[in-house]
Amino acid sequence: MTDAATNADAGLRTPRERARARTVADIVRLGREHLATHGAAALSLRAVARDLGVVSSAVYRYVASRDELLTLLLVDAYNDLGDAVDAAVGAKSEGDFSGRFHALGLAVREWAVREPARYGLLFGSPVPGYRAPAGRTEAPGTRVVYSLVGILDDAYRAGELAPPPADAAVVPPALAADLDAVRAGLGLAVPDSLIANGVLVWTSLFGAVSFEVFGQYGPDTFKAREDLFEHHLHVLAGLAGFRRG
Amino acid sequence: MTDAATNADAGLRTPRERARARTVADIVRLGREHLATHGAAALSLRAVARDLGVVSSAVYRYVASRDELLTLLLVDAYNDLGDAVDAAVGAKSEGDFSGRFHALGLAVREWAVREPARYGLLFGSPVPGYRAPAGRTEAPGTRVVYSLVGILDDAYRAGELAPPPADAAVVPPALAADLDAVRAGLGLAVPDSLIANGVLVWTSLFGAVSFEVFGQYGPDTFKAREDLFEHHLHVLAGLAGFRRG
DNA sequence: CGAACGTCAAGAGCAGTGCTCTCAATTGTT
DNA sequence: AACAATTGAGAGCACTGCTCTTGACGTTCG
Repeated sequence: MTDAATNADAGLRTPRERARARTVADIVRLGREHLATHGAAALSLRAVARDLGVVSSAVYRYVASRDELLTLLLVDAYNDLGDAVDAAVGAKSEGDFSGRFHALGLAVREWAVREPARYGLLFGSPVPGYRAPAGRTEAPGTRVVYSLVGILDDAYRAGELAPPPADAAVVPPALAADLDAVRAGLGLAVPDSLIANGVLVWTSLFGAVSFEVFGQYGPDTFKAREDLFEHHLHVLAGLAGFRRG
Repeated sequence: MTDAATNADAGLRTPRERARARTVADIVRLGREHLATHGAAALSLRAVARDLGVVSSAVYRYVASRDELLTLLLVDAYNDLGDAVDAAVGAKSEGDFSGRFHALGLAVREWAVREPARYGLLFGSPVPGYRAPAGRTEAPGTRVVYSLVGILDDAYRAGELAPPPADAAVVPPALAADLDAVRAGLGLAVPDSLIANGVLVWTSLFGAVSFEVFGQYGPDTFKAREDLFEHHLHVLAGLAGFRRG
């Protein structure tokens, strides 16, 4: 068979190819369940094989290795998160930049709380010995941050982001070069200091979510975690440049 | 844990007890090295036993289980980070609250960059199947945040924190109750909105560090990572209430 | 001084893991 | 129906955490 035919299952004509695709999908589904219940590092191909009702070696017909399955689950999770964020952002009207920003933040937190193990796979400590293949994970892995950047840039172009405060922290030259590269690469209009603040907003958003999901707050402190997160979101919105309102 | 082992060593009379304490310390040291090179989830008691020049079952004379060793390493890492932070903060004069805040942040980042695996153990995705015994990890695990809270509270009492802006985000009642409990529990003077902002500063600090250590920035974006982090620290200082300058 | 005791390392063994290999059976295609 | 591609089963290797038994050692006490 030609290599071209093996690509993104655009064909799927023969029953064999369809059965194969379904088996791979089953493996990913079972892997996702194991991931949710036992965590990434405890993901076991043998356990997946047992649940599939098949001997362990048979799984290797469909998935090259444990790392390969991890990559599939990584892409699967990134896309699931990206879909959730896109749906939440898309539910707000196009001009409601602040609403879109808040929707994005809340969607990330909700997905993370609902899927702690998968969130941990994406944003927790890297799995030892596993190196994600950039070519397959980069696109799905950047969906959320690109969405965030898009919202902020659109808001800036619409004049809804306050200009950077005059007493803002100075941006050193090396950092300015990095920020220029980002702006050029993404075709942004926002100035340096707002890009820098945007990066902080980005990392802070996931920092707040990670603390909650990874249990860094004690078990007792902060019962009103959603309120706390929404308060953080409001402050971060101000940091991103949104005017209070 | 090194200090504790040394202290225990000094307190123990019989040669047997001292040899035992030294062996436990050796196991922790080897475990720390394995942690640094292979990651937490790949920590193997058998590998530690090999490096110790001993058969695998022998280490169970000194460490009850893999989880027990994990706990020892957790406490060891928490204290190492706490020591680094205390040293950096203590190097600034007592009245230099802003300097102490920046020193804390830089110390956390430096330790994390130097010890990525141990940082991942403390602040990354939880090790599956392992539950840290709160009684043994709570005290060392709260050293950094208590140091941070102390700095901010001292600065507020000295009148060096700007009063919360009038247009700050509203604090809902349930969250206010949580914040009141925190203030009462720690004997703080700072008002609600500054505590809330302090929590955000806390999570954002570790969010920024985690993104860098866990490789969430791409391999190419941001070459001037120290500049980026210092910029973030400046912005976070403003968020905490420090006046610019 | 010798015996009892506490401690220790070693080894075998159980159940689990990732992964490779061979072999037979099934299946789709020709 | 015949052929070839594909698949599942099973054995096997090296590894893991952990338990149990055995034999050896050193200390301590009668």
